[in-house]
Amino acid sequence: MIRRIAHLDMDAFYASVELLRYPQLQGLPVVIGGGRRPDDETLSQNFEHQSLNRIPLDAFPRLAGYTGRGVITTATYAARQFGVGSALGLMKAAKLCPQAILLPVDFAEYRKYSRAFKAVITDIAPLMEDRGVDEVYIDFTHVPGGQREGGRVLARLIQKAIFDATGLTCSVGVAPNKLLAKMASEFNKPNGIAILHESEIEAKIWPLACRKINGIGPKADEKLKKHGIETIGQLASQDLQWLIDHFGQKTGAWLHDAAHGRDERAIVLESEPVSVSRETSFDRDLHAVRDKAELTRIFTGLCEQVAADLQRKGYVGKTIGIKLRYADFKSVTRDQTLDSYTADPKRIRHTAGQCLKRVPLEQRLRLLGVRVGNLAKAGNPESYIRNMAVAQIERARAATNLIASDVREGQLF
DNA sequence: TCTGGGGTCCTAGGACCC
DNA sequence: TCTGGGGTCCTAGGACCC
Repeated sequence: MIRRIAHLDMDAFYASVELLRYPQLQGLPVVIGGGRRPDDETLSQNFEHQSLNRIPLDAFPRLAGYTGRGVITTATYAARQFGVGSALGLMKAAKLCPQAILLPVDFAEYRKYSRAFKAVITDIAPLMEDRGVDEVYIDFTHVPGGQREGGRVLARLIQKAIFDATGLTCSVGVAPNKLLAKMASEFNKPNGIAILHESEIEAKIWPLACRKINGIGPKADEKLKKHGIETIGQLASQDLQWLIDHFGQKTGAWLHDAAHGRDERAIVLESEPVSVSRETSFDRDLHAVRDKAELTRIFTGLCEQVAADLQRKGYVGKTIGIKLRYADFKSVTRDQTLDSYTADPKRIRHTAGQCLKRVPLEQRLRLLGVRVGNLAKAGNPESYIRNMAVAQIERARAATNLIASDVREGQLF
């Protein structure tokens, strides 16, 4: 049986969810904007006394005159015509397309739809890997219909089931592995299906830019270009040893495999979080001394949020860290590992405060973040016992080392 | 008028142990 | 006294992804 892995990607997910709520915005340039807006209230709260689809167009806020640090999270196709898209600063976008409607990000709503479409998928094909709010991998191999027409029959079924349940469309790529499935899902956007067979790698993958490989970002792409390598085909023609010499053992071997479409990674059904963090960019750059009161308030707030996140999710952590971004956009991190687990806001605040003392604070700051890593499940007796056992062994080892060193130095007796 | 927020993984050096 | 090598943990930074 041929391994068939699907990558499913919701089409313009946030924007599509907003258009379900506000169908009157269909076809108009709409930008969904990050972060803080002057009022910080959601439209739906502003207009909760009305039926949402009857809110008149001129009641929606426009991009024109926007001030603030937000960026575009996503934009409708009508807005993209004006050259505005993901990650563009909203003030720049306001110049390019002042008439665009600006909606605040509503993660709670997107998560609702995210859960809904994933539930539809697992009902049909239970082996699903969560890749964020709008993306999943699915193992089609042993699912009824998963082998028919190379997976197209099952892909079509899932698309239809998602649309019936949510009104949203998605694009699906089916291939022998995750790497190729991810690339294939881009071939027929939106609302498309692409089947990619191993025999088609040369014809369909090699002409693509290296950047299309999931894992090659701007830096690696730049470095490849410096060596005259622009396409995946050119990358595939490089000698393995040459790639290892220039990119290191691990990355070099990975680049070689990826270019040849090789990827053995399994579908990951469940995973434990590694860290929990909160960070915020300020409306204006703040100075550690002059704006101390405000910074302190924000800092404590972040610690409390992280603690609340941990407690809500049922985790405790051992490594507390901070992140600072200076006015010049350079960032630094500091962290400290405790000798026991915690989710206590006061303990997190205290430790994060210690970290803050180890960082230069002359320059103004634009961002502050707090992170807790080294997580373990809270209140899970098994992990509790394991943690206690580890602590006991550590104490015993410390005592033994002490004794050993005393013996070495002849101080024990 | 630059450049969000929440993550994961990798690397590399140093400490410390065996 | 000098030398070595593997393993693990901690810390800082950075690339990358959604």
